[in-house]
Amino acid sequence: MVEKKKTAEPIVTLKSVAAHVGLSAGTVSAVLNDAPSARHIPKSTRERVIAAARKLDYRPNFFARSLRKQRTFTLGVIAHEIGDGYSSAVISGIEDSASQRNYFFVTGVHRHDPELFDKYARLLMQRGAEALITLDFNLGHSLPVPAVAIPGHLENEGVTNIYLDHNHAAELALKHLIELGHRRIAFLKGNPESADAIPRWAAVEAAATKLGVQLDPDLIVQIDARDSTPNLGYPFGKKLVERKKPFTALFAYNDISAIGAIRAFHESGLRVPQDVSVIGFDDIPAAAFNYPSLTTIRQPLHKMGEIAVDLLVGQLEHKREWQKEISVEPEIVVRESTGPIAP
Amino acid sequence: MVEKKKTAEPIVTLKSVAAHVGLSAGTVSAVLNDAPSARHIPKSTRERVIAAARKLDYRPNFFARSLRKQRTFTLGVIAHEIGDGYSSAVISGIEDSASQRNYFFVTGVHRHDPELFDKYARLLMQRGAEALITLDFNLGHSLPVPAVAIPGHLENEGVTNIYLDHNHAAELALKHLIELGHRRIAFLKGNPESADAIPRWAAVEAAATKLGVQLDPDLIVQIDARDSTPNLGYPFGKKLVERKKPFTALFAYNDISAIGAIRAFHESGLRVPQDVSVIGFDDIPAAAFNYPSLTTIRQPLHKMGEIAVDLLVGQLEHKREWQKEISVEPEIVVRESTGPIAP
DNA sequence: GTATCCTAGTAAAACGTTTTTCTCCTAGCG
DNA sequence: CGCTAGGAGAAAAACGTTTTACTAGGATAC
Repeated sequence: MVEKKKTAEPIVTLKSVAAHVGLSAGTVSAVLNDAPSARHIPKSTRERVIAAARKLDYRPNFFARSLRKQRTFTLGVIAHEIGDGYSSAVISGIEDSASQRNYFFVTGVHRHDPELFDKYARLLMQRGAEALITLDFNLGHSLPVPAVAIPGHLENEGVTNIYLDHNHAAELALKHLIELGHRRIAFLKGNPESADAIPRWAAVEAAATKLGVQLDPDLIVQIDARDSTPNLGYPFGKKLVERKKPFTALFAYNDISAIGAIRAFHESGLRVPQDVSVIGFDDIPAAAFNYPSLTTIRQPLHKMGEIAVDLLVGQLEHKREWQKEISVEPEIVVRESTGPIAP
Repeated sequence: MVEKKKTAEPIVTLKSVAAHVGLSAGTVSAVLNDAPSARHIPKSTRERVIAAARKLDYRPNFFARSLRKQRTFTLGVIAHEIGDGYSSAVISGIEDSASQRNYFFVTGVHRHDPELFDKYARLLMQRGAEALITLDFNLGHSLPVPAVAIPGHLENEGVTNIYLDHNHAAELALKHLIELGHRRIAFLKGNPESADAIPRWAAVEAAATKLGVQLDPDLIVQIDARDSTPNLGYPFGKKLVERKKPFTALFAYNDISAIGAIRAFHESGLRVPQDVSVIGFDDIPAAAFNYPSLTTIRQPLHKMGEIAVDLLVGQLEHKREWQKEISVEPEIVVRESTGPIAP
């Protein structure tokens, strides 16, 4: 149990445990870290030191140590907004991997504003971030520390792009819709501020060509909101309906916009999936519990967070070199929101 | 823009800017912090120093500063899980207030496991957390640093409990249901691991008595899952249906369990709100976009996060004293998931 | 018998700040 | 003129570590 609040807890320092065992601070430090210089220290002494440290509940001052070693074991994470489905999933992966390796992370938000991003990048680095992970940001330049962009598509020396194989993803989605008989397919095109928007759309176009699907400009709606709630999709779903051009399926930009669009459809009397099939993207936790539950293209978000940490820690500890990119594979998850075209 | 990666950036320290202006490090430090000891430093010199600092883009080493001042400006946040709706909302409030005051926070997760909690409490404090915020944890003891528990109901010296006025909340909800004609009301009772579970249930009982509502044990289901997805409610909604005891409304433990229960109802052919009205609790972002959108009791989660930071920073800077508790007021948000009893 | 090597440590420097104490100099006062 | 007060800044200590350089004594080698 964490120690209860005492009247005044004397801080136990290296010096105090050294005094306690009658040795010098340097020696104690060497033993505790079992440094190479502790080679010649006999076992009996070591045990004495370790016992004392435990007994006094010695905990090294992290700041002193960082200052001396010029290492902080801290990563910085800059997300669009802390707590949306996408970043939560990635961050939970980051947390898992980081805590395992005894790294920490501090967070900032960019809200797709480059100035805010830069502000936080500076701030986090000043706070000791030795590496940065950016979430859903179009990073236009290199950074002074090793970095990973999730997802990243622009080439910047020193930043590793982790991204989904979008061609594969788009094909999975379109094939699924085609197999269900859909031909008049509408699309919600992501806000270009969102890092995946442009490559994802390019992949959709490529897949459409390959699979012989006609893209109808009237059925393509550009999202220009920045919400990280279903409001990202709701007004654009409405817009689509108002165009009065018939369609039987919607390929949304992501799950969150799909959920918003479905609400818009419901309000217009369109049933999902009976009248319109909807497919999302990401497989955020809410996707499974939406009504109807979402068919979606799953990105391994948790894993992408873990990979990012592994990559960066590897570089910081000189066990890895920088690499330009890593792509991960999507998976289609078929649930209730898609169904065969009405006869 | 954040500086591009150079071949080898020389770290600019206090000493280097001192050298640049031909002064001593101490003087530069005094000017930059405009410390009382800089009283006698003429304006011309100050400006020279400040200009140089700006020109060299001097950024003080945070760790050295912390070490010397024995202050870290860091808060620790321990949540059940990073990224569920509840903690996301609170954390976003924490982030807002903390970044405004130039404080940072580091996070840990407790998953309702006291050992994990203690582990992270230690870890965060070792990493310099000067105060702690616990999210949804039944804290059974004091902590060595000032702390806030959200929500908190147990008395611990030095930890401030922030909680919702549950009596008010329960009355709002029950009154709403009664006005719609509901009498046979089912309840999802929270897992006692969840910090609000017991006081919330007590408030429900009190409100029921006050408003003359009969509580039927057959219509009360105890949640014993720990999920932070709608799986928190789904199996218990199922269970309720299987009891085959008629009811016309459900008062869920929270929104996330309400969403799960609604799914269970749908699967059993019960329509919401036509057959069963459902009221949630919290008003997490997903509540508005669920189908049907949730009627719920809103907690000002964002604000609670802000209050926590204000309280702690106030204490750290000796502008405030510890206080035992702060209660905040709920608000009912009526949406689609509740309606009048079928005629 | 002495040069060398190992053992078991100690002492001190260094990390980059902040803060307290100290010094030197000039101006003003009586 | 002698003295004090304040101005302008330097010097040094301190924060708690890690790490490098050093030392004193005993064992080993030749």
